[in-house]
Amino acid sequence: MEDERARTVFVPPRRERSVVEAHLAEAGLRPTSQRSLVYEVLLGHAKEHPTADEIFIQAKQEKPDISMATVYNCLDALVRHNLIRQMHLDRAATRYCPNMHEHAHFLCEECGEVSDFEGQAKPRQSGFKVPREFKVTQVEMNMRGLCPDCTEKGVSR
Amino acid sequence: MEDERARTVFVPPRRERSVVEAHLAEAGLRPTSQRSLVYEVLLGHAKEHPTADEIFIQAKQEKPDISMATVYNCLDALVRHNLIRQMHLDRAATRYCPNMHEHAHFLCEECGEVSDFEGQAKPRQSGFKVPREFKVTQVEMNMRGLCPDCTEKGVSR
DNA sequence: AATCTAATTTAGAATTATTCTAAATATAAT
DNA sequence: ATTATATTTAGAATAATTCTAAATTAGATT
Repeated sequence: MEDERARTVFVPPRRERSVVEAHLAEAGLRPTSQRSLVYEVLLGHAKEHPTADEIFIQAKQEKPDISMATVYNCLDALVRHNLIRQMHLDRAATRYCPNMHEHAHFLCEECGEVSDFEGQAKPRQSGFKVPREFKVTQVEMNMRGLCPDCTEKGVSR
Repeated sequence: MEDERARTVFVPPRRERSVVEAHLAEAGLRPTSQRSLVYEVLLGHAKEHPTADEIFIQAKQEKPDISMATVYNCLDALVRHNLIRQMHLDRAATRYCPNMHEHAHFLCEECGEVSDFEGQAKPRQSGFKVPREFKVTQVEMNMRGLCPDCTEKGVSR
């Protein structure tokens, strides 16, 4: 493969690794076509916080042979390498989120939409008594209520 | 049944409704034997934050005929009436928690134990930017890290 | 370029969690 | 006692996730 670059004539310039693939490699993951695709799909649907199944359906359009098991494998790898996060609301399927800026989630109980609130968790100022002896390394915060749109529409709840 | 009280001799005093049943009734739920049992089991295992399945197994010891569907029905009713809460960590089964004092959860990544941290959520001081237009009615906070025991045992992570 | 090793993907089965269904039963009100 | 409604039930159905063992691929090494 190195050799390709050594050829002297008419070698089409090596396509640069896509940004996505670079991300994967940086994170220490082999940028296989499936992984790249899964990650790409998720990046393209950040707002929707899609489920594994939804990602699978999307990915299948590009790559009809991809299997559900692979989607789960890829998602798990991405989670382990901190490229994406899992979200668990209710008893429904796990949702995924490629936004790795620290943020909290807000679920509108009226329309079901999930919004991201950026910021940096301050667990010890959140109102809960976190004993000094506990070492907090990760904070997940999910809020519920009414989004601006639904509030406006006069839903009171 | 009322009549029992009217009898004149050797009537064992009607057992007063248990505290559990009173709770259910207060919350506007018919205190059926199954519901009372499910709630009781959960109250007796608050620390463990058991799954529906674990509750089912426990309940079955008392009442071998209870069915899984009933356990789910009961849990859902209890949740809807604010007697218990659901917890979602990871992709595993939903866990239940009868502690209704406002609190956050802490999962020790070493030993897997879940601890409750009491307090009152202050979503707008938690570090996340919660736009004024969002009406927050419920906050769920899950932290991860090392519990005191595991920290002591020298696990570094 | 061929070879090797370990990681990854795959289909499909298996498992687990949850919901649904329609009939039977229990509750509370009348 | 009667009635209307809520609840429970077994079991089937569905949905979410994991497992398995074989095939493929990536990247490193010759």
